[in-house]
This record gives sequence, structure tokens and C-alpha cells, in this order.
Amino acid sequence: MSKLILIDGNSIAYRAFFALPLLSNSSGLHTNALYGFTTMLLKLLEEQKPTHFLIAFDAGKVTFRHTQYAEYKGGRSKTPPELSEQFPVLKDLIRSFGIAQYEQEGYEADDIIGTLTRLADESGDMEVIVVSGDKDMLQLASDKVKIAITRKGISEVELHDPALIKEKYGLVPKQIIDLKGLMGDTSDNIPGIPGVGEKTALKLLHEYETVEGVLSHADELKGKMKEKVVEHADSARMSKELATIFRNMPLEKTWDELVYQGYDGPTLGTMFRKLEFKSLLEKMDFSGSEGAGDLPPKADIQTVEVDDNRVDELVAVLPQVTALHIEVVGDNPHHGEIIGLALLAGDTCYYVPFALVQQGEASAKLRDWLETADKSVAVYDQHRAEIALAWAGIHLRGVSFDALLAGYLLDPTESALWLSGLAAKYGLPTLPADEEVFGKGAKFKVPETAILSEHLCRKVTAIQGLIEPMKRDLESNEMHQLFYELELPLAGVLASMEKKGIQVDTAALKQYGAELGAEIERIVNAIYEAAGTEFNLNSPKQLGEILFEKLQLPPVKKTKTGYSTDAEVLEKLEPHHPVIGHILLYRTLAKLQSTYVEGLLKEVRPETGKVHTYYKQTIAATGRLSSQYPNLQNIPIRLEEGRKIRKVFVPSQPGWSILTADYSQIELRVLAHISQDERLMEAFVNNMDIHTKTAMDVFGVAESEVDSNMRRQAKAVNFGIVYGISDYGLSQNLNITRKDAAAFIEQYFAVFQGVRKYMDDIVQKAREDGYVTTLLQRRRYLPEIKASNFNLRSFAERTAMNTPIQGTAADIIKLAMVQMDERLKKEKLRSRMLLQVHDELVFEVPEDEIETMKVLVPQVMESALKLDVPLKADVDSGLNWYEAK
DNA sequence: TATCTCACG
DNA sequence: ACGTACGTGAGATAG
Repeated sequence: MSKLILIDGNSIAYRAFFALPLLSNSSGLHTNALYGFTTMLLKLLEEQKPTHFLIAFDAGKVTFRHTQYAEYKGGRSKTPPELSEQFPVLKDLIRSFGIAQYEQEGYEADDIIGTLTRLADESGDMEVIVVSGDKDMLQLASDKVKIAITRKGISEVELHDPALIKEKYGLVPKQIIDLKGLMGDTSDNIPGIPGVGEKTALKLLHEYETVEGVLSHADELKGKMKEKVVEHADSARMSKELATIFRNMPLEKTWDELVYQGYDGPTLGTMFRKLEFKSLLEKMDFSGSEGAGDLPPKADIQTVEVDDNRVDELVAVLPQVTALHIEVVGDNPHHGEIIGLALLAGDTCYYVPFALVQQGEASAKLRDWLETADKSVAVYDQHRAEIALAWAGIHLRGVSFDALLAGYLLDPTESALWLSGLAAKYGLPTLPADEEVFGKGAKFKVPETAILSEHLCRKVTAIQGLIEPMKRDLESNEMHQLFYELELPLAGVLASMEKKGIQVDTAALKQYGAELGAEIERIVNAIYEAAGTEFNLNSPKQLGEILFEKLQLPPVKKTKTGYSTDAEVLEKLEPHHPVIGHILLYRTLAKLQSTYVEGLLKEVRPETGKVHTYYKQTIAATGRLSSQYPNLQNIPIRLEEGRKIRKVFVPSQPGWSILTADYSQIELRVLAHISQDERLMEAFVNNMDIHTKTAMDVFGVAESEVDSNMRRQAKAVNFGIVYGISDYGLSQNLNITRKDAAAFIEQYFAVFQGVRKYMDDIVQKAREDGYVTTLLQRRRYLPEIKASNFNLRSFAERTAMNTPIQGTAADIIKLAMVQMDERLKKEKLRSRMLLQVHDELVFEVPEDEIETMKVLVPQVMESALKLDVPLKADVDSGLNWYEAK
């Protein structure tokens, strides 16, 4: 009996590339997608021992019927993979495995698989396993054909035979087509019958067997269901047809060509080295291949579960501890529960339940040890651990290395900075993802002690294993100083700001909410009246129908799913109908109410009336911080109505004040410094209004001739410059034609020639190096700068221009924060730093320190980093955040 | 969970 | 011809 493995290449490649977080190696290849594919192949070869093997692709193109690829174009959470450039590598990989590949003009992978499985069914001496991510394939199952459907990306498969399909769905394989016919499949653009999901479809099929059966018995159905079935009968028939896999294509391959003879070790080894699959290279030992990885020997780690009786044993080895892991559950460490600690000393890992740390005299020494600065331990995510420990009254100190922070600096766009991901990247022993051990989200569960201690010990061992290689990488990227003198100390500064929190006047906030509520109600009624009907104003879909169908207003632009109703569109429609103004006002007020009144109130601690934001130090690709739970970096200010919210942020003690200090034009000053543009530098050296100065130079007029419109346009150009200018972007912003925008830009560059040179040079440099850096050597890789796709490449070019500017500004304020923290301590001031908003710092200060702080804060901020132009910080204070403007 | 919208620098 | 300004987080809807 022969055994054939048939892989649906398009569906599996789709899952490998899109369902996983994206990792790239040094050549910009998405290694984890390729790695996933590789481990799947290895597993199949080992477990199934196939005699025949084929991977089928859609003909001649990398197309997925799924919509996700298009979404990457506009997505901002992940960098779009240049799949067309990755795909050939995937094919090379398959070739180095010695596996046959097949595509045929005019046919899809489905058709190839459908036809081959039919032939196998007919011949009777060929057993087939079809591997796909697509449940459609289940229709092909038979005595001879089993269908493996991937789960969790592609790391696991579930093998379906007709019996399992019967068990799961109560259907025979052929009825899968009928199932799709009734329920449809959005990802495949199969409509089915609207409103019929899997549950209903199965019920109908159990009763009537096929789509035709259901349709001919439609009169037996009841109510809504009957209407839908009758109305969409044609859609159901067509959907069934679409879901049916074609099984009769003319095949140009013979069985002989599918015979699998195994892979050639050296060939596969070379491929793995190219892809930097270090752990696989080590594990598989390709004889005849050269240059095995330089991985540290795997230490055999002993696990000790510490209980009351064994605390002394642990205390005795504390001086030898080199790595520490503190497991904090949940997304928000301010609410986080610590479930356990793992300490690594030599080749022994000690697991300590956190309850043991919190109470009892025996563990007082352990607490002292956590708090002593006189130690040097490595951790993963010091910031998070420090917050959680602070709430338990323990002040963590003595952290000398943080694997998360190091991973972020080495690649700030990396989304897989999980410890398990870092371990894999550095070829350390595989580590289960936290999700696998704990579950995720609300379903979070603490596993039994044996499993927990084992997992935490694996983690702390991984941390230990990461120290040396990551330090080497930081060193070779010249990010040593950035790491040790800026980011690592900053983690502690952030933790103390967050733990301190900021006081919220909840009574005033509720009062404001009540006023908003009354006004919103009035407006909603006015809108319903004008529209002649009630509808859900918060639904863009319903609003779109009212505006563009009922009221017949002209659609301005479309979104992927329908009419756009955003503020830009509504402003254009405002003259056409009086209701539009009301809707815009409603939007403003509703945002204030839901996000800033209700949302903020949910985050206030009832015991103290404070909110404690959580700054994430390892998210933003440019080096900025981000703020969550609540986000205090987007509190309204531009419109007076929203700005009032700032009145509820007050000092935590009577008689104190809120003091704010913000950098003036920090990004343009940074640009002046790095571009060394003469005119730009001159403007800042002479402390001129930069937008006025730009207007003077671009329009060639005297200062007295610059009107407000010229200044506004100059300001937009300056923003554009910082963002990585494009004529299209500027034209949108200024509402002018693209041609005029292009002329503006050209005029700007004619005057600010140093800026033009910087923009050209930085893009060129990014092309050569593959990355750009900030003044402090923070690095961002831009693999897509070489993409052939215009959009991807243009995006990378703008990023190359913007990141050094935005990133250096981030470096500077971070430096100021660390220095400010030191100064407050050194000068023994009672004032406290509370918030950072990208170019602004917020403090609370006692009355008698206001004058001191008004001098000290700007002084520290302005001298944080010496540039060739002066830095300027404006300071103000008041009874609340609103007054301190 | 994806999409749209909108708040900030 | 391509069709976006750079960087974030959060709330509501809809499927």
C-alpha cells in the first residue's frame, strides 16, 4: 500500500504567513512562517512516512481568495509582508526537501487535490492524507482519503476521516458542500443564505440531507426561516456549486513523478543555514554539512519547589542567583496577581509560590534580597514585575539585564517579543508559549504546581541563556549605552510614576458627564427628527444608509465595507443638510462621554480616587512610549469642549499644583540638528516662530507680510516634512490640488536645501544598511525599502525620513525623564513626576517648590542632550491639568 | 475579531 | 498607475 501526502500549498502558505505574528531574520525573510512550514513538513515525514508527496499551488500566481492580504496595505499593527518576494523562498525550501510541486494553468490547488484524491479512491491501493487549512476539503474524505485540517496557525493538525466528520457534524463528507451552500463562507465570498449559520445549516441538513432537499421542503419551515430560504434559494444553489471542488481536471503529472525519495541532508542543511534555523540545524545533524551553530551546551537544570521548610536552603544560595522571573498574570500589572517566582542559581532553579514571599519571617530575607540594589540579576520585563511587586509593597532593585527591553531595542518592530519567541530566535531549547500553559484572556488559569514550576523554571533558564547573546548583539549594534543608561533606568522611573498615579476629581467628572448626557440627549432627538426615523447613531452603517440613501446626500468616499461617514466626509456634506452639523456635534460629545468620562471613571481606583496608567516601553516602532489602562496620552486638548476634561486631573494633596513642561518644536529642532540645514538652524538659534519663518522663506516675503493663511500652510508643510512628505498627503491636509502641493514642496526644498539632502541621504542609507537610527543609536529595520511594490516601498521611505526625527525626540525626553528623576531625589524635592505625553512632562508640586521646579524642569529638559540648536521647554502650573497650559 | 471612527503628539 | 501623510489606544458595532 502506498501513501500520498497532498498539501494544499496556497491555504497552508496563507496560514503560515498571515495567521502568525511575523518575525524576520537578518535577510528580511519571515522566518517563523517558513519555520512553521518546515516543522510541519518534518513532522509529516516522520509520522506518516509517505511514499508519495505533492504540494499543489494555484497556477502561476500567489493569490489568496481571502481578503487579508489587501488589508495589510492599510494596516498599521503589522508591517506588510512582501509576500511575492517571500514566496520563491518557500518554493526553494520545498525543493530542498525533495518534494514535488505542481501547479497547472487555469486550475487551483483545490482542483489538483480533488482530482488526485478521486484517482486514489478509484485505484484502491493508494492511501492519501490531504493537508489544508480549509474545511472545504472535508468533502473529499473517504475510506482512502483523510483530511488534516491545521489549527493554531499551522503548528497542529486534526486528522479527519468520514467517521470523525460524522461525529462532529453528523454529515457524510459530500454533505460538506451542502453545508457551505447553506451557511456560505465569507472568506471565500460564498454568500449562502443570509442569517443561516453553522447551527441552523446542520439542523436543516440533518432533516433534509441536501440543499435541494431543504429547498423542496421549504414550505415545511416556519416564519423568518422559511422567508429566507425561499428568498435566497438561488443563492444557496449557486453557493453549493461554488463550494464543490472540481475533481476532473486533466492531470499532466503521473504517480511516478510524485514518488518521495527523502531529502538530501547537505542540501537541506544549506537551506536551513540560509534561513538561520539554528535549533533545527543542531537537532538534525546533517552529516557532511559544515558550520554547525555555536550554541551553548544545554544545561541540565534541576527544579526545586520551595516551601516553608526549604526557604533557608534558598536564602543560602541567593548570592549565586543570576536570573529571576516573576510571573504576573493579566494584561494590566496594576491589577496583576503575582503567581510565582523562579530563581536560577547555577544549575538549580528554585520555584517560589508568591504567597510564600508575602508572609512569614522565613521569607523576610527573600524580600530583602528582592529590594537590595546590591545584586545583579537578569529578568524578562522588569517594568511589569516592578509594578506588580510595588503593589505588594516590595520595591524591586538590582536588575542588570532585561531580555524584553533588549529584544525591543534589537528590533522595535518585532511583534513576537514573548520570551518563547526570543528563545526560539536565539536557538535556545524550545519554550511553550505562556498561552499554552495559562490559557489566554479571561480564561486564564493557574496550572497545578508541578506544571507551573516547570514552566517558570524553563522561562528563567531561557532568560539566563539570552543574556550573553543579546548583550553581544546590543554591543555590535552600538546600543549598549542606550540600553544600560537610558532604557533600563527608565523602566524603574516609569514604574514609580505609574505606581504614584494621578488624582482624579471623580465628582467633577461625573458632573461633567451628566451635563454631556443632557446635551447628547437633546441632539439625538433633533437628529432623529431631522432624519424622520430613529436609528443607531453609533453605527456607521446605519448612519450611511440614512444619509446617502434616505436623505440622498452625495457620497464623498467609500470604505472597504460601504459609505464612509468620518468627520472629513461630514464636513464636506455640512452645507447640504442641517442634520450634518448635529451629527458632528454628537460624535464629539459621544466620544467625550464614552471614552473620557465613562472610560476614565472605570479606571479610577475607588480607594484612592487615582488612575494608574501603564506605559508600554516596547511597543512603538520609533521608541516612543505608549499608554494604556487608561491612555493618558490622548486626553482632549484641541477643542475647548473636550479640553475641560483636563480640569478633573488634580494634585493628590491639598495646596499642591499641577506643573507641565513641554518641548517647543522638538521634532523640527531635531531635524535642524541632523540635517544641519542652515536656515532651519538659524531660525532656532534666533528663537523665531518656526512656521512664520518657514512662510517667509517659502513665499519669499518679509515677516510683516506673513498672513495667517500663509503661516497655516507653512505649518502644514513643516508637519509634512517631519512625516516624510508626499504631495498627496500634503494636498489632502491643505485641501489643495496635488499639483499645488508638489509646487509647495519643491519651493520648500529649494529654500531648505539641507533638509532635502537629509531626506535623500537617509532614504539612500536605509537602502544600503537596511535600517535607520536615531541620535542615540536606536535602530529600526526597513526591509520593505527594497520592495518592488510601490506602496510598500513608499511607506518605508517615509518611515526612513520620519523615524530618526520622531525617535530622536523620544530619546531626548526619555533622557530628560531619567535625569529629572535623579534630580528630584538628589535635591530632596517632594515634587513628583506623574505623566509623559511624548513632548510634555506633568508633575505635581507643593506650593513651596513651584518656583524651584519652574526653573529646574525646563533646565533639565533643555540640557538633556546637547544639539547644535537650542532645545526649548515651556513651563506652566495651575490647580489642575487644564489650568497648567 | 475585524472595522470604523476619533482622541492625542 | 500606484493611492498615504508619522506614531499610538479605545469604544462601539456587527457578524
